[in-house]
Amino acid sequence: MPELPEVQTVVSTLQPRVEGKRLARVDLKRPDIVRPRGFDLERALRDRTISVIARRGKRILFTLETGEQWYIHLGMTGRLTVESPAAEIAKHTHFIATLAPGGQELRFRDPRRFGGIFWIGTEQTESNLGPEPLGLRPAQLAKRLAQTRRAIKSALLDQNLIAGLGNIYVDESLFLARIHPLAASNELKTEQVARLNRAIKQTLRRAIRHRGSTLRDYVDANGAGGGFQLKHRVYDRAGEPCRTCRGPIERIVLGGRSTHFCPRCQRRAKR
DNA sequence: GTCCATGTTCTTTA
DNA sequence: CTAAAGAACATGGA
Repeated sequence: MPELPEVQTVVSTLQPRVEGKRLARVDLKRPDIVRPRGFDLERALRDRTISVIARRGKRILFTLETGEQWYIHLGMTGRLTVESPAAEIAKHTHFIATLAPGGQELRFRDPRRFGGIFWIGTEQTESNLGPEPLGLRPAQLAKRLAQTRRAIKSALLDQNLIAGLGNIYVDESLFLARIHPLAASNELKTEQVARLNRAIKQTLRRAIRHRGSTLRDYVDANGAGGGFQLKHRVYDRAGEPCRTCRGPIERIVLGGRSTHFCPRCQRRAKR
């Protein structure tokens, strides 16, 4: 569910309700979602105050008043919401923190458990996470894409190459840039990379404006779904007419992921 | 029962 | 050796 626009929306809706609040009670129902394994998260968070919530790639990064940091990754089905303590506790809720003042609860739910809670602490450990796509310059993107011969689709899914894109927004960005998903990353022309860089930013900005895409699980911190799924040009539209040329959208499997594109609008470079 | 799913990481293959 | 492809993880919905 969560790519950059969804994670950004969660962060934006979380900020006014959680920043400055103290974690008065912390109830970790599934210790195995915490990394490193065996880390005593309840003890580390109890009575701490959250000063800042931010997004880095698909991570929701929390900074405590102590300067210590930790983050939540939503995986595929994760939800991070602020709810009334009276609200029913949904199945697969793994973490509940009571916020003070106010008594509202910060809850993390993740049926598939591909997500998790990651303690960083205060160490300045190097992260391999790639640069943020918004604010990325074309020359920087070109340099990174030149380092691999993989299909551009696979390259853009690599969080170490560029952080925050997932299956939906890679397909949408490639369509907007009119680049075939199987095109070799290192063979893209300068002009194509420039177009791709613009397409990624435009796609992400539009998606954020529409509060993300809700296909199944995704909701923001207030429990509200997004609306960008209605604007998808190719994702999950196999067989439907291209919004540009009316030809049918094609679906292929690439790197184990379903990939959607318009074979007419996204021609492969002749070689 | 089958297939598929917004993600990441470990293993296998080339 | 490295890069890339494939499998695995866990649950639920169509």
